[in-house]
Amino acid sequence: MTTAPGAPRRAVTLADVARLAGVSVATASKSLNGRQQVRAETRERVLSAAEQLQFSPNVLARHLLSGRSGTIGLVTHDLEGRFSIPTLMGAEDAAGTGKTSVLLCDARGDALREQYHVQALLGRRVDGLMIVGARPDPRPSLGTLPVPVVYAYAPSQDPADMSVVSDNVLGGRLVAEHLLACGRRRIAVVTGDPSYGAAHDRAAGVRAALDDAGVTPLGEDRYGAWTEEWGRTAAALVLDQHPDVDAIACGSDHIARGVLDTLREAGRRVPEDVAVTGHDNWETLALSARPPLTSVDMHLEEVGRRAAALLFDAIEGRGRSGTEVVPCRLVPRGSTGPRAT
Amino acid sequence: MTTAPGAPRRAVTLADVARLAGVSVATASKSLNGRQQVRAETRERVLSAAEQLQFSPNVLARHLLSGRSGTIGLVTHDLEGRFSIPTLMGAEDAAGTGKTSVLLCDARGDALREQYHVQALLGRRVDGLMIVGARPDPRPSLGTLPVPVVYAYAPSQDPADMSVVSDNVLGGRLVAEHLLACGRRRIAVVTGDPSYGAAHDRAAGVRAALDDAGVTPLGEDRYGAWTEEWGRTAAALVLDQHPDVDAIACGSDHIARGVLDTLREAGRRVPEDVAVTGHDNWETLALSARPPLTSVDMHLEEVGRRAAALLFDAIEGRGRSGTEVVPCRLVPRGSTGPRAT
DNA sequence: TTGTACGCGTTATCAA
DNA sequence: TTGATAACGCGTACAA
Repeated sequence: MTTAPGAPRRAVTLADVARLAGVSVATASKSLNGRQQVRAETRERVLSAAEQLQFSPNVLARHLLSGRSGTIGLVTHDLEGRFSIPTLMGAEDAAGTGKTSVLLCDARGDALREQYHVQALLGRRVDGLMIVGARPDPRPSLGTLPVPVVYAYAPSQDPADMSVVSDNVLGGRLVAEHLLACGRRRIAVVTGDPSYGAAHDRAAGVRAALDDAGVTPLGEDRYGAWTEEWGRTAAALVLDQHPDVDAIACGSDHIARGVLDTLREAGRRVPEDVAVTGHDNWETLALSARPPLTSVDMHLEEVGRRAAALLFDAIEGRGRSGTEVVPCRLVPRGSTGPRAT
Repeated sequence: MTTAPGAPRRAVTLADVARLAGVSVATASKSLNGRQQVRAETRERVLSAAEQLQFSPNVLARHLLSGRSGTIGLVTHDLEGRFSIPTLMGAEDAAGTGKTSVLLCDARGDALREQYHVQALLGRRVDGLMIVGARPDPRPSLGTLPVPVVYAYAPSQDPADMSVVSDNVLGGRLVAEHLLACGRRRIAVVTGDPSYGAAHDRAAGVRAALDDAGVTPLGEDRYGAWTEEWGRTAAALVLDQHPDVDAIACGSDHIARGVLDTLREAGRRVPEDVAVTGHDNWETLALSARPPLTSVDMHLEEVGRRAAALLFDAIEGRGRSGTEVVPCRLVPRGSTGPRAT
């Protein structure tokens, strides 16, 4: 049964409880809220009445007084996507532990739809807004709004806004340092769609760390797409131009999967001959790879949690500005390790 | 800037608008709501005052009157997962087009957390609840609640509840009929984790359709896990026991990816020698496969949309009972096609 | 055509 | 210790 058989059309109110307990609404309210100005026996009566009626206080009415709704609005642009979801999880996590609830809207990359949802959320008197992008590149600011706004995953172009992002350059550095530690020196870089800042950042991180170690990567960074197909193609190119390659740093797990396939079919052993790394730590791809893929975990849940924490701070009046960068970490698996000659 | 520089602590109210326009709140209300009992010139003044103050009506206060909150609660058990997300999208889609908003909670498969969230949502006076499961098997009912409840993806065990699920048996049938139409007769079934009803349903659908055509599948249904690893193992078994196999129907795209890898490495051509099908139509896996994978699309967005539609109906008083089954469809790609001898 | 007054469910203040 | 009353922001009968 989804609804009570003789369910009253109206929900149980504090007045109902008070009536049953034979007290005023004021006394009932105090009893339920643990105020000290009420006799123990009276409180008992009220509590049991509330229990009996399955009373649950109307949070909306309560917030009408306080001026705060206890909700935040979460506008995502990529409900289907792999990256906004963990961010959303982290935010829901941070909110769910407290008394705030999350109103979810999907804007699907459409600025108009976003604007519509923001207005609707403001009408619901959300205490703050969190905007989760579909891709990590900076996006236009929403401008001035009556409540605090935090941008997660995709930062705002306006440095006066609050943003939380993952550290793509660090991811590249971690990969390069790990490969160097594995004794690799002939390292090729295959990254993704050049229209993504993340593709450049990750490649730049690799280069920077190699540079620090005095190692020159094999050829230019190879830009393409975030696909297995591109990984297969790029790996064939690398093998052709640099047959003595001993490591390929990939800009995503998808790409790395394609690279692994081409290497295997070319008879190269991984990791004995060539080490391979991915980025994203998308377990569904990384764990099923042969061998399991060493990858960079962006800590997207943490991005969401931090964004929510910043938002709550701002709601409390302790707002900040600027972009906060969440560090990532390397997850070593079977696709990297010492060389074997 | 995330907040207006001199932003008032309090949001703009109808009283503010009325004051600026030099009318009463009642007149302001009527003007803004398009009531006819107001002079055109007065309405103009009110509208421009509202515009000037960027007034946005407090929906919570409005709903305090009407008794409905204009929100539904969405409790998901698998925010990370692949299957609940499209369902959630469909629900958000159906709600977003109207005036209802979605309060999202993640219960992570924990019944206690679910109970907690349900209570919190009831306190927010949601007009209805939607429960999205993590796996398609029937789950315990929440029992009697003061608002309608719809279970999506994972149905309720109580037939008196409203549930919406995908048709796994049909998926199996579609696969078998397609393989038969491609001229395949020596068909093996590899499905997933036997603790999932879906694993049995999909296999049963294949068997039923083959049976209708008088074709006997190769050996028993092979249960294992929803992984590429199992797909690779199972394919090796099939090749060993039935070297003349000409089609393998897989219970998921993950499994099919593993099957494809083993076939390729065994020198079997797909689809010329062996046709392969998946289930889920997870594009990130299906499109990158070599060749691209024929798969069953469960229409999960439609599951979510239907669930939301049923919920809205129930909120309007037109509630139903029972489980609604959303049909799936086959998406033919390169991994199936006519045989070549 | 406009304004006054009440109610929605709750909390807080103040008087009893 | 308890209760009456005034908010909160809005819509709507009803009175002016």
